[in-house]
Amino acid sequence: NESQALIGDECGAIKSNLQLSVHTRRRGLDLLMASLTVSVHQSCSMSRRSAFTIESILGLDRPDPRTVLSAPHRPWTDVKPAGQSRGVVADSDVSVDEDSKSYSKSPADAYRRTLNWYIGRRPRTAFSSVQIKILESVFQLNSYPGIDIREELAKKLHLDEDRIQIWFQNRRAKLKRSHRESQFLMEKNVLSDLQSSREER
Amino acid sequence: NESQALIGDECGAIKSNLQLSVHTRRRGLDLLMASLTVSVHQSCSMSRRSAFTIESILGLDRPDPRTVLSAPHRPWTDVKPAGQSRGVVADSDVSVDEDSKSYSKSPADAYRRTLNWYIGRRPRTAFSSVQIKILESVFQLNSYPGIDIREELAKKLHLDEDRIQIWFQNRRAKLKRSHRESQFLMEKNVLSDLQSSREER
DNA sequence: TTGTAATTTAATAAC
DNA sequence: GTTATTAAATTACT
Repeated sequence: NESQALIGDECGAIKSNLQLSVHTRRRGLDLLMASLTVSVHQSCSMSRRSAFTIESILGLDRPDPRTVLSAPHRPWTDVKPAGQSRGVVADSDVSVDEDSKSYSKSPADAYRRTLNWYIGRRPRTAFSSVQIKILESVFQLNSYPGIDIREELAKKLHLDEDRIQIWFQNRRAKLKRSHRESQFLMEKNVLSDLQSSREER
Repeated sequence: NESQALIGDECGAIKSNLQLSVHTRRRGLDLLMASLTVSVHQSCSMSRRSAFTIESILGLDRPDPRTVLSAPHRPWTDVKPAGQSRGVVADSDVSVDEDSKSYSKSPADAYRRTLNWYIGRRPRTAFSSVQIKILESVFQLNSYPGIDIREELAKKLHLDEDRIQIWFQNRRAKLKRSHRESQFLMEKNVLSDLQSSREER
């Protein structure tokens, strides 16, 4: 039941992400993203005294590649014991705006989807090697098994027919993906071949 | 229109599955499916020397649940240096002990690159502190950035959009992990409190 | 050694 | 049905 599900482990994680209203979250994000570009006209000579203040982030326009790319992040080498990255709230500056209408997608959808990702999700099924082996064998012969075959497999493998169907869907997607990948590599090879043959001239 | 659709990217992938005629496919499938049941009368004492041979599949009658359900599938745990996962060739043993230890700088890189290519794993991306800082800021506002925001971030931070997405996935996993941990600690405290209060009586 | 980037895949939602 | 994306589990690198 529903209240049961809300008690779950991940409830806190959800709430911490949903404390701001969708409006506010989207608005704040817009502001942040915008701040990464709008300040092109600002002077770049502002003193950069304290790294990693809010200002240093929000004041950042198209970041200097040398700044962005340098100094790999090594948090565990820091002397700092203070782990501030924990159950973060970010509750401040909710007063940015009340009813901004500039967000593109439907925020309610995003909200509901976020919630649904956590609650009422089927636990991940772990297929055994034998099950996989048989499923793969069947897949090689027929990647679109009908309901009868799926039911048969389900009975044989002690799985729900639903799991079988999902497995075949994901398997087809995987095959398609790999095909796309190899085609991409082939095209890349063709390009490099073209280039090398041109260099030979 | 229809012929248009057939020209698409995935055409090859589909065709590779349709190389057998429908008759043949259905026939082979029938044989396979039947093989999962008909051999009830066969002796079960046949030597099961090599797991996952064709025989071990086809010889499987109503599979022993303990066999079918055990041993979760972990393909990448296998002998592994054989990088069969990617589109890579895995041409031969790289002979790890060739110059195994004490490669300090540039040979190490070459070796690692070879190995990476060989295993088919993307070289680990090292984010800069500034990149991390910005990613964290965005994460606090929205831990599920859509494609538009990811692309925007990618452009700003000079990263691939893919890296951004992976970063957010791992970041969410981290948050969840930390929540689980703290909840575990809380429960432990409750238990010890219970115990101490009982001892007081 | 730890933290985390990368990978794989079952589950889900949108279309 | 496909597609994109997620969580989960795990590997491997720094």
